[in-house]
Amino acid sequence: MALPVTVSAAHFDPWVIMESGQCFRMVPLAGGACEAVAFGEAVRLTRAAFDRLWRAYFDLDTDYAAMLAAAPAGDGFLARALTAAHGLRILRQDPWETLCGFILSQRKNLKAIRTGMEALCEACGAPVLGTARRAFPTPHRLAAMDEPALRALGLGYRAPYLLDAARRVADGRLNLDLLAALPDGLLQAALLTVSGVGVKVADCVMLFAYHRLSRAPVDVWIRRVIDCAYGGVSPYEGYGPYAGVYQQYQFMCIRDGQLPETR
DNA sequence: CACCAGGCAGTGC
DNA sequence: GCACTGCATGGT
Repeated sequence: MALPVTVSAAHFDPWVIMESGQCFRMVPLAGGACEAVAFGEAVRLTRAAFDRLWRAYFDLDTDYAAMLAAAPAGDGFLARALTAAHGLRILRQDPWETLCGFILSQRKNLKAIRTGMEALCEACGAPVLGTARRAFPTPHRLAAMDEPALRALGLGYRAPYLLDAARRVADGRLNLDLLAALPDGLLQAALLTVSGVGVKVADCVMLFAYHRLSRAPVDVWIRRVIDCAYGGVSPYEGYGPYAGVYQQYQFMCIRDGQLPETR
């Protein structure tokens, strides 16, 4: 299985496009920012923010075409999923926010998770300039909350789990930055020390924050994929170093109600 | 009104 | 080690 070639920086650089002469309402702003107006709407980026955050966040420097081309052959449902969810990328999210998000996610659907995360940010997150929204709370801010206050946000039995995570990170027992250097086994073990974090949540943090692309988190939807399309036998051990990427396409597919038909 | 959701910890065997 | 159970609450 070939490594995905890192194609010349992303095939996406707004500043190159801005100077390409093909459009005239994409303009440089003071401080090196870029603003594009089209179809009556505007997007704004600073060079620093794009290079420092968004390029990495959306994993723009990875060639997904090459990675998907390396997918195992002869897998009907996988082939269908890769087509159905075209354009999907695995984000490189902030480990702390990702950890909280997936602690919060257990036995909730996507909309309910969003509601819970938004409530957390409203309760103790800092304002984001230029928007009506708030950033995700820092570990210290979250650690300063008490359990009843968190339960009042509708978080239920996950409230003490979040508090345990916040306290561990805030007092240094769990250093999420240092974890990035650990091999998969040690990284997983460290995440599992947090109350409310089991194998599935740890896999999600490893995949969506630490970019460990071989991790394939099994939730109820993926359980359904395994049962319906693979006769109850998990195929993910045979999917190679990008199992988590391929599986994520399948997750989208099955959750959107597309029945698995291996063929 | 039911039933489900990107699970986990605790318990019993 | 594996099977079972209770857990809180919003979305559908």
